[in-house]
Amino acid sequence: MSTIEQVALLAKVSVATVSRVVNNSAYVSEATRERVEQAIKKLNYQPNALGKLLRKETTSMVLILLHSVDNPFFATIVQGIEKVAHENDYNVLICNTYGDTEREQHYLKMLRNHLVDGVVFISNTCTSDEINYLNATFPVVQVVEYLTDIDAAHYSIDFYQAGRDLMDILYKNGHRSIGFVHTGSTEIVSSKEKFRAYKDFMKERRLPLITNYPDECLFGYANAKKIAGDLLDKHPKTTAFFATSDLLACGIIDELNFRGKSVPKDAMVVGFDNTSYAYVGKPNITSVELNSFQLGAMAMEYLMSKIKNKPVAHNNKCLIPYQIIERESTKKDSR
Amino acid sequence: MSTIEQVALLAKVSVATVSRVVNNSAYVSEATRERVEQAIKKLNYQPNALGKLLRKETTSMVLILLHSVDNPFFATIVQGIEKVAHENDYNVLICNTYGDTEREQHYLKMLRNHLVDGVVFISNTCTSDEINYLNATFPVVQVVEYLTDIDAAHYSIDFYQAGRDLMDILYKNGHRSIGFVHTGSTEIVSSKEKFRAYKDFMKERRLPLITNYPDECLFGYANAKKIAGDLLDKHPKTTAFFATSDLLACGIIDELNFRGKSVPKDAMVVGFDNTSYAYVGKPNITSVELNSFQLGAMAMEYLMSKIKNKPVAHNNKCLIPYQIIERESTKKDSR
DNA sequence: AACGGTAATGTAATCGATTACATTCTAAAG
DNA sequence: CTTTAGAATGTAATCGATTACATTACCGTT
Repeated sequence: MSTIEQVALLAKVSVATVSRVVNNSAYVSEATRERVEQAIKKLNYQPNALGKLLRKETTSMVLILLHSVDNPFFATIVQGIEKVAHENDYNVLICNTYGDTEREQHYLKMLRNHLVDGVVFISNTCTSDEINYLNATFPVVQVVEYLTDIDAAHYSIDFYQAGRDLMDILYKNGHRSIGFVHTGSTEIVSSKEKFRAYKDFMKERRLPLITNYPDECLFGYANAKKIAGDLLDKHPKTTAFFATSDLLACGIIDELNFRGKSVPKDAMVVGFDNTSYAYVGKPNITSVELNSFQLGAMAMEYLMSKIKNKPVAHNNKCLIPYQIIERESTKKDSR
Repeated sequence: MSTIEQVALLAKVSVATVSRVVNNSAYVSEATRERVEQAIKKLNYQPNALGKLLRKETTSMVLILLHSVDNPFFATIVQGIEKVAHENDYNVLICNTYGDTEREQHYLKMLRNHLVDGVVFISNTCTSDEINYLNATFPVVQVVEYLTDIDAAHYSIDFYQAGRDLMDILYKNGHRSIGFVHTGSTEIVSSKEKFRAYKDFMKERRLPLITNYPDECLFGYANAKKIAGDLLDKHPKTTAFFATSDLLACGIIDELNFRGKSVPKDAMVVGFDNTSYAYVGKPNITSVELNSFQLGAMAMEYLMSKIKNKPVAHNNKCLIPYQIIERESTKKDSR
């Protein structure tokens, strides 16, 4: 790899002139420019970003921290973030933390080290204090998942109300034995709020809770089936399920089918996030559309304002409207 | 943000000593160490990685370039890559290129600029010459998708043979009117090889080709249904479909159901990649398991060897075994 | 010829670390 | 009381860029 010095040497000019040619930043005579460009081509010179970044104080890159990209729901948020980033000539780096604090800290070091200009948390394992500290020093924003009791901005939806809306659908369809099924972390705001919605709804109607939450929250599709099976063993008369994701809903339907029950005739199921699983699953699954592209875009807009020290356009603790998408899994007359 | 100089000043030592404390790299007396650590704590000092990286020539980070994380199939490859990376104290940055050359070039600049130590291509838009050049200068590896006529290493499977195996299943089940459905890029080796397998298989048996490939390769689920619909309009007697992905297979099954045909009774369908769609879809879909976790791990092992200048353990143009997973969508006696 | 203005280029400080080399200090050995 | 090894610390060069400031070259005015 050649350096600016080698180029300067070959072109018989100073490094300053080479820099001027590369960055088009000041007067350079046509003849010199030509000579420098020749030298650059000959040496196949690529400016080393480290030198540049060390001098400048900006990188035109932001980090996206999330649990893992294997959830297709996250992909849409990322796309929203990327759209706004690209409009601002920024690029994004996506990092899987797998909910591992140590790994998250490693990536956050990139922020503290000025290797990136800001961070979007789609999920995090930080303490409130830590995010508060980061937020005081660096551009930081949370999207979809967020910590409530902190200064950092967030863009999300009202998971509690969305949860109640789903419960309403099941209830209005006559269901009284409604189960709540969740896998994965119980520490995230979405799962807490969904459960609070379920719990409140059932308690207000003096109905018994039927759930694995939060005692046994394994991960993945196979475990979803197992949990649904366990609940059905304990509460065989359960006729409706609130699953906290579409994939879980698919697992529950599978288990119901396995036990000879058909959806929505014998039991109804709702999911969450309106991912492709919601319409790939048979029957299609009633779900909640979060407008995650828009959420990602709004969060990134906020972050860009912070980075560029401009006033922030919208409220920085923002819950935007969601849509309930009713599908076959809660339609009485279907099939 | 405080610098090493401020710490040195506060602790009344030289920057060299601070650096020694931080990196534990040479003799430092207990008393001094204490004093420096106090100063670090008081100033909340975080070493600026740029300074360090500029001096050192390694970053302990690699880039993963792929089309977009919205394909859950990629997530497993990434996990394999990450496993080996973490074992070597490396971290990975995932970058969506959306098949956009310009964006890809931007990220590759990070490689040329020494912001990362190497690159894993899961898909690329580079020319052969470009990859050859990169490969000559930097640690580079391709996984799953690859360019054939170049020096760079790749880890993948024999898509051609896998395609023929799938065709065999459909053929042995008595199907003669077999359609081939693809959406997305036609420029990638997997789609080329799958199609070649289909074409050869059909031609050897003097059967007519029924396909949209490569004339009209739109993206996504909705388009899959449309394409399947078009093929069925033109060739109503088509009784089997080779879909190049599981999600496509789901779309085709949907369209078949819409037209009153049931799978596998009236028509059979096979997918590819053995993603969660393959078992979420109803009926479950026969697919090809690529062992993508292992592929990712092997590719990253190769990359680590290159980065550390160690001899490479396995052949660097490697096609590993795959598995055909037969499910309901090709089972004659099912339902 | 002297002057001034501007275009063109160069010099050297700077960013924040690491580290080769130099220097000082300490304590044990002779 | 030297001598000396090696522990402890400091000085300054270095990585590869950018850029403030200095300098030179050139040209047109008066």
